[in-house]
Amino acid sequence: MIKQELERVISEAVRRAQDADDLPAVAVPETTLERPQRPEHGDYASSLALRLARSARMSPLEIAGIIAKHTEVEEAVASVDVAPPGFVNFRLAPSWLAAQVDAVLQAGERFGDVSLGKGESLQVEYVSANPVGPIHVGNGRGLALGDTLANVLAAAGYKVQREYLVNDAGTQTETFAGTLYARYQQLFGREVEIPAGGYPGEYMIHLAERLKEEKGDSLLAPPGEPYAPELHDLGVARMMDVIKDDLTMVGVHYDRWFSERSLYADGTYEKAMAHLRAGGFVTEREGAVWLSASELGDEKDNVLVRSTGAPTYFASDVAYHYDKLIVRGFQRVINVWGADHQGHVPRMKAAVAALGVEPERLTIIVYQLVTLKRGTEVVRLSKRAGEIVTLREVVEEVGADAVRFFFVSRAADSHMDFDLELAKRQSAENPVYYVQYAHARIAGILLHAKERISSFDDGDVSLLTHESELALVRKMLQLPELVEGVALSLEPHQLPYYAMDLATAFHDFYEKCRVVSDDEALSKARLKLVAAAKLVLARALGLIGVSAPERM
RNA sequence: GCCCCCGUAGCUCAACCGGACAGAGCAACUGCCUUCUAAGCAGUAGGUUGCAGGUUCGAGUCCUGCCGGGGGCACCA
Repeated sequence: MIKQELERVISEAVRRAQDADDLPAVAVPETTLERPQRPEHGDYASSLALRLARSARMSPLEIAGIIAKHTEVEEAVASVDVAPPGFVNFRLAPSWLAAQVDAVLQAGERFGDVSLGKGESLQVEYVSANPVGPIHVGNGRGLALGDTLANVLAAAGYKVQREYLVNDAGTQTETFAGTLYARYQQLFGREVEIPAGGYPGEYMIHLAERLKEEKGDSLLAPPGEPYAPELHDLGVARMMDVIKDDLTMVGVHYDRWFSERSLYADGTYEKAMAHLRAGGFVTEREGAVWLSASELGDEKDNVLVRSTGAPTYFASDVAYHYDKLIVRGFQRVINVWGADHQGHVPRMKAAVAALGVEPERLTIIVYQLVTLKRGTEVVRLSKRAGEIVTLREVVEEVGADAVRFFFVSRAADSHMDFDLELAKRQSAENPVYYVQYAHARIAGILLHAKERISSFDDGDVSLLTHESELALVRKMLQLPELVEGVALSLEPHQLPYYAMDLATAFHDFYEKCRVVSDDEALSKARLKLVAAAKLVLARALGLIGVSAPERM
């Protein structure tokens, strides 16, 4: 990447300046380049001089001049300028930019990949909604963030595994099964109510009907007796079928569906507990087993095993992370959680420390909950109250692409509103179509060109000198930087903004430059340019999990 | 009461370790289709970045307090 090369160049310039005694030998902060907001400030800018001013006891502008003087420019750079209050601005050479079109075409669909991860194994776990109801709109955010993150990390050179934890062992699935059984019995004319705290949603009736179709009355226990384990398991399995369909609909595919129950079946849970005990972090009092957290950075102890002998959800999660980090040995694990689990974070961190795992290996991304609105009215999501707005119904209304683009466009920390009315009304105005349209337009051009020009492989990209052409190239070249940036910051919301910028650069070019014209040489060069732009657009969209249509 | 997150244009949101004149989309207004897709382009308007202090050469960004909103403080998950 040119950015990294320039960062190196500037570091060397500072070093040379210090060797030459032009600059005092003060500590130099790591040099990082910025992207100036204004084009007249060049392609990259360094504010290093501003940072050095204090310790060097010199004016920033003077330092900037010295850095610029000692900078050995390479061919890619057209100019190095000093600007007040003390920036050093780099401008890329038009000829070099034009030549990058061939480089992009050569990289093809892999353009944008970087080698940051060096093949390190990494796991991203996201959504993991309890199998007690369909995926709802709120889950859409976690899904978009997690899936995009996984895509980007893979592009950044990590060996990524996507995982969904199926909570098939908790009390919630028991309540779920209790509800399901009530609905099931109702289908056979028994007058039973769904249990208190159960799930009144209509989908439970459909699920019960499905069981009836599949199993007839064979799941019926004598009146008054509890449901058979088979009903619980079958119900959870069918619910997971629904969830998997929901996720498939928005293009999310997991490498593994991890059963919480398996932790108990295969002894992982016992091993994890033994591991904790060996570390001396477990105490027993009041008949319960606690993870003592005071020395691990958490505020208070947490119960692992209830006095009834039943493990808590926390114990499951400890065992789960023991499996991830120690048994399976992922070098890094990233969990994407909703803010309603935010209080669980310090506990989990403490547990990981108790397991003897370096804390940096676990990253928990907490995203703020989505406020659903219908116009100005706030819609409360509650599976218990029966009001759930499913992801499916929203996707059927506005489309998977718009949903994913929308959800991934917001920083995880920001609270966001999702207006169902607005989503429907504006689905045609969604920015995602703006980006897709650019891609489809290019496809149209390439189709048009096919009838006139047999091949543009021999196009000479040095003919690309128009400001709009170069602006488009500049934007394309940002993708690898962005992939690296997102892989480091774990903030995928940058991607949609980039995709829009790239589309803008293309649309601007399209207005100003005719691609297929009487000038065959220029036509071929521009065909190369748009073919490259198409690749980059498709890649950017692909990372977000959005389709890149050939026509619209 | 304590902890986490947020407050930026009419609406939804960006703003790269604190850096140059705070930017997009939508909505509004004015123009542009006999020419590769007008789901597009050009332009106009829109801001005391919740409030008050502080740190700094420089604050939307860091610190303190206050106001407002969301979430969390179980032997639930």
